[in-house]
Amino acid sequence: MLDNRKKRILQAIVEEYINTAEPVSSGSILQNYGLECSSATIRNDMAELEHIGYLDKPHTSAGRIPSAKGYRFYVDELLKDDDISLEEIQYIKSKLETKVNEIEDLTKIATNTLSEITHYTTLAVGPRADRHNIVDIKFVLLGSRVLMAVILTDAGAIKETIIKFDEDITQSQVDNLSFLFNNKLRGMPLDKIDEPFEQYMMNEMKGEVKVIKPIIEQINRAIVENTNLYLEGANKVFDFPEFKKMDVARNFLNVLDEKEVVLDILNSGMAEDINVYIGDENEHSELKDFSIVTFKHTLGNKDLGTIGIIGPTRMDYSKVISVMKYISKKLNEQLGNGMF
Amino acid sequence: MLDNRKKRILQAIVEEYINTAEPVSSGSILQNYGLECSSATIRNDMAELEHIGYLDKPHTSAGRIPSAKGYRFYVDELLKDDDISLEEIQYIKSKLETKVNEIEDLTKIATNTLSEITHYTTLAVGPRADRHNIVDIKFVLLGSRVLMAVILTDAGAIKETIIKFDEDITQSQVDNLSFLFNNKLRGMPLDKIDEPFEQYMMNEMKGEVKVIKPIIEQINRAIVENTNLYLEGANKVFDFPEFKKMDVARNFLNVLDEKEVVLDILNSGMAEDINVYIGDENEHSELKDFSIVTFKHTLGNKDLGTIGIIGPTRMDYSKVISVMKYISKKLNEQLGNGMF
DNA sequence: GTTAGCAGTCAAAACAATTAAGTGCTAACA
DNA sequence: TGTTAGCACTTAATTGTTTTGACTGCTAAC
Repeated sequence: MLDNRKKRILQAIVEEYINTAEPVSSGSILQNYGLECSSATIRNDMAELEHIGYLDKPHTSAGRIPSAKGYRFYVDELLKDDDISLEEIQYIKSKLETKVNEIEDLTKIATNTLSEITHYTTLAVGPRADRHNIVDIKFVLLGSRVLMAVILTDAGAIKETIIKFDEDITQSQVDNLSFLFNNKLRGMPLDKIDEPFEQYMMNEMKGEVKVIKPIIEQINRAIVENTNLYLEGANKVFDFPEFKKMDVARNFLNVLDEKEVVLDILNSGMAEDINVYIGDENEHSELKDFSIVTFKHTLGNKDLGTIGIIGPTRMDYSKVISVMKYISKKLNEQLGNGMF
Repeated sequence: MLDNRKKRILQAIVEEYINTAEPVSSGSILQNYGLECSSATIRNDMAELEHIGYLDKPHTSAGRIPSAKGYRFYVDELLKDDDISLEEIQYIKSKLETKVNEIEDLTKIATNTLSEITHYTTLAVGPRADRHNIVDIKFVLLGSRVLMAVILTDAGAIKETIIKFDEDITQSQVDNLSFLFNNKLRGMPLDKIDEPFEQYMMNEMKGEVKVIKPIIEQINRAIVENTNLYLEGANKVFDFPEFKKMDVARNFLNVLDEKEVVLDILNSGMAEDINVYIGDENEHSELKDFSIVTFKHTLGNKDLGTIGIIGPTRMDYSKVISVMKYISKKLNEQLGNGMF
């Protein structure tokens, strides 16, 4: 394992590099971090740290920069995890204590606040809703050929969708729909609105087979819809020197545009935890220059989705993680207070 | 006015510059556009065209590039306006003839298609809905403290919103709400859901004053909401050489982020027309490097919003305008066919 | 194990020279 | 009067060269 001095040197390099975005030299560490040894000693240790993979060197006559492995060690072992000011706490509180009607709105507020405070791009994705349980399904006739379906789930989400038909439908058909849907599905997870259920409905409503298919299709579309990625502050990254190079900037925007990759990361995190994905630790090579930090939020034991931050690997992990922890705590508090 | 040769030279410069993004020289015009004169003559004309403001010169020993005024002349007088292929027409048709449930969805499809074909960033904004007339308002009780309001308008739009209360509400209250709202507002424009109406409701429902305010607030919020900007292909612009410079790219993304400026432009266009805003013709200095082309679409005489394209001033106006014209026509056809 | 000190390395900056592209102007021409 | 050939002039871009400055790595002494 690393001796104490090496740890301090690694920490110094990570923090200095996070601040300056410039390779860190033995001399500057001596100056700014008051080690009790000479620069030559630091150099020796740096060579060692590079050897075991914690540091990289852009070229022979430059200082060192942390590798992904170096950042990882920093995050796991060296982090100061209370890097958040009173003003920031105050600000987060004021934002999150707003009254909202839908959980999703609160998620958005949290996401925006996170971006405001950290100046990184933030992301949010709704839960994989399939497993949420249906509390109630309502059908409302909006016109002679227009029907609205509203589904309430035990995670407090409300999904509504509109279905149009080529021919008139009657209130008694709607009442029948309502009865059958609720009778069969209440208490079941959303993914029970499937093939077999469609068959069942076909049987039950023999005369009016044509209305079933579009309804079920449209409902499923609405359920899937909110696995959409919500993004905030996508062009804040242009403030960071690593994005001065067009191809990095572009690559970044492309990653955000692709979505699948980012969604995959967001969905893969552990609940009850801050998850950190650093650069090429990642399976997706598109992300090798970026780091992502995520957390899930919950209501009871229901997954409500994931909020994340994405930025250069040279990310201020200390600040990001501290702020995230606080927002996560506050958000879960807010969700748990019976509003939903 | 410009003589014929000058027009041809201007046209050549604009088209060549649109294709190559390089300043255009007298020699290259001679080569590629077969004028019946020498390069010296072209140079003389170019000097003249520069003098009256149609051309700019990056520096003494470079060719010319069009100024905003030059593009303007090109757009107004020299455009070939049928710059669209059969395949493109076919593709647009296939896209726009999809069956959708809400007008908004069709707008999105049109916006996406426009971006796909032109490779520029496209924008869409909903109508200023205030003047749309209310056809029906429904209230649905989703839970003992949760109410959903659904408003149908004569422009085919459906707005729904959820309102939560601190105390239980009853079905009879809801019925009463429903009756009063419809009785007073049916046939009226959306902006009649205002202060005086709130007063009126307060009077009518004396006992239950507390429910009125949140309902009206929430409905108004929902109405305003869809003046939101819809964006497609924001990072396609990185393909264009003018965006190789970080500050231009950044400026572009900032403009899209600010929204007010873009919304202002989108809303300011004439209906029944393709509107072209070129570079610094524009009042907003943030847009001096960009051009915007817009059109409104309608149902009957109802405004349904505006679709636009934004890109560098060196935009392929000919293609953009041709495609827009076709999409506009097709979209209005589709809207008018009684689906909504 | 630590350190002073110095040779060696390399990127970045500064400078200079060359090249290539294109104009503007003049003087001749139709 | 409009057009043209031709050449001097301008400028950005390219290429090559030198200098500088910031570090490291290593050696030898402590």
